Amino acid sequence: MNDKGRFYITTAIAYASRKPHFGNTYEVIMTDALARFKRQVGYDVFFLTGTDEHGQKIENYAKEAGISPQAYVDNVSAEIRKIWDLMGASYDKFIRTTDDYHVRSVQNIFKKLYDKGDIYKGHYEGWYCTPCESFFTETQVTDCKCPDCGATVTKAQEEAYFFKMSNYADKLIQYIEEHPEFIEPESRKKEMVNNFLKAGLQDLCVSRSSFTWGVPITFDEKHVTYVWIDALSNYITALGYDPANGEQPDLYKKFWPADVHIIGKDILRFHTIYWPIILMALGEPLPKKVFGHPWFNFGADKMSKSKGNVIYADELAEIFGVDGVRYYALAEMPYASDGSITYENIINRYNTDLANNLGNLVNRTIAMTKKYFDGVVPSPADTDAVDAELVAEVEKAKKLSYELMENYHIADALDAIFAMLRRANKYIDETTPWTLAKSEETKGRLATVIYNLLETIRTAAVLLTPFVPTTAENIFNQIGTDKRDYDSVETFGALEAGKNVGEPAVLFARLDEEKILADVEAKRAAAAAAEKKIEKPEGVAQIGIDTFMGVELRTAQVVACEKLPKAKKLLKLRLDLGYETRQVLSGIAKFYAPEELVGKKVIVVANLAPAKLCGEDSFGMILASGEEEVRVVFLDPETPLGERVR
RNA sequence: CGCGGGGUGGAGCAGCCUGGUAGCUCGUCGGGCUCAUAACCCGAAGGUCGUGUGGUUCAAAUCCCGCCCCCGCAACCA
Repeated sequence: MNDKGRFYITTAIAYASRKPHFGNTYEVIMTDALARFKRQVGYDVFFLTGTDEHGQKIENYAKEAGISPQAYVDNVSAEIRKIWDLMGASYDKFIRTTDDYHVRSVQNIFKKLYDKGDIYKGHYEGWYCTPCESFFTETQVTDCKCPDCGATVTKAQEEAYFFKMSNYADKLIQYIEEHPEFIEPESRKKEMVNNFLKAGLQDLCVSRSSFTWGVPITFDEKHVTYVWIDALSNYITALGYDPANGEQPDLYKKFWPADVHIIGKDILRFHTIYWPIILMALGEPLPKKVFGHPWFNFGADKMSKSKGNVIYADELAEIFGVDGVRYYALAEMPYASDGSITYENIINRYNTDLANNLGNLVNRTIAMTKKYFDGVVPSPADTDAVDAELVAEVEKAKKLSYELMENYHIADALDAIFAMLRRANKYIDETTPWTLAKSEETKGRLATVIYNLLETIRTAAVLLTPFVPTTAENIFNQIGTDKRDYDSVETFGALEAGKNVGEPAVLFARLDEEKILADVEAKRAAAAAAEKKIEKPEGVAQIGIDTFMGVELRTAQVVACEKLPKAKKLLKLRLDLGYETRQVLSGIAKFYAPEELVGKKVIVVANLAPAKLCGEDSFGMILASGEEEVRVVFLDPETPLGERVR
């Protein structure tokens, strides 16, 4: 295959806090399919993946587990890598952000940006949780509660380093406008430009002193690098980049800039804004493309542990096999909108596409070769008009799948290949080989038909190699051919006649839908029951009565209530405290209709500092419990108003 | 009026840019075939293409306008 040049492709590095669910694994499967495709058609590919191993959360999990953070991430990273390997990810390098060369380089990058004046020292303000010794952002904090331990958080400041994003905003906007292919899909690009770039960039906090599990800043030891400079830099440190190098290594010179970063849509902002700006500041070229893939939902719901609907790739692989899972993920995920997983759907696709269309076609073709030609690939002889139709379909599949893969339309590329397989099944019906086999006169015709079928299947196996490599290999073995590379399908007819085919074996056994659904349901119920158990809270510090009495809780009655039109989650409540009425906003619009709250008596935190939410003032907070299902604490209707709650 | 995407037979999608027979996969019903994994092939039913019976046009799913609904991003759960 002619050399098409180099191609550098990456996944986002997976956060090594917990076992990754299927959504994370999808990204690796998708990237792997692209990497394999590019290699197959003649690119010199470098495929990078790995794990992101620093941060508060991991430090906490390690503490809970009673082991060092390093030991903790060693375990999780290994587990992640095991799943990637299981799924057949053909990465060229697996980077860990705890790797020494990465740590060193990140330190030097930080220093360089500081020396240049792009990073400055300032103050970080946020919500501080004393037991966790950590800061949280506005969005993480609910009802002044720490998202990790549930303790009350307070506003606090700490010294921190900031990256001056605004220095580069104009340059970045210009770059994005001049490179329309930089952010894909298109709709994502508009989100980024309109929501962030045009609105003006906030300086990014790039250090923390509230935890220690991170890359230490060399010139200020109280601080560690906060996630983005650490994590994003992996794309260049993996190639050996280090600002301290006199000259960057060959690997870096060869592969940077990346051709594409494949990432989840949730971190698009960091890859299309912060990462390019970091690179600009370093004076390095920007990646050519950032592709934000959509997410898989389970049915209509987001995957979440509390719903007991988290799906893991290795569990799916037990039922459907690795290639079954790969095929499903690649075929089912739409280009831009979120995909949806249901077991019914997986089973259905598995049976119709893999077992019936592909598997059965291979099986019947090999069986006929055995039966009619003693297992020897026949030389084509007598032709007919239908042959040309089949060959045309094969040519179309080759061309289409190639173009679609070049444009990252993976599901459509697979569909083009399967259209060819459907045509081949039809070809069998049109030519009726079993009839041709009955007479010596039609033996020549039969030879052509069988040859064409074998060659079509071989082509399919070549084209399917990036998607389902093991299955492709299986098919090659059954045909008994070693013509397996992309060049060999250049023209129809490269399959050598006279060779023996292998034994026909079922590629994908049909699955019993009812049985599998029942098994899965039982498993899911058990898992959900286990998750329901309320864990005993750990590590919550005791407080004195004085601290508690510092919170002024009062009884109050809702006298009016309406939805805040600008906000999705907020209700605007008018509360009567007996001695005064006041306005309070509460994020419970999803759980209560405004009219059902009017007249109800509630507890209000009366001395909470006022805040502005969506442009409306809120003076206090009403008490409620629950995370995903929020329930307001209602009082006995007889309770007098304005009483202190103790 | 924050920004963007979308509403097409039971399900999931294509078609829309570059107006002119509404297509694909699954499902349903009927038929055919027997090489094969109850598979494969053929046919049928089923859509006024969200809505205004809006505008442009000889002609609109396709272009323009209003409205309704859904989704993503942002904002946001005091």
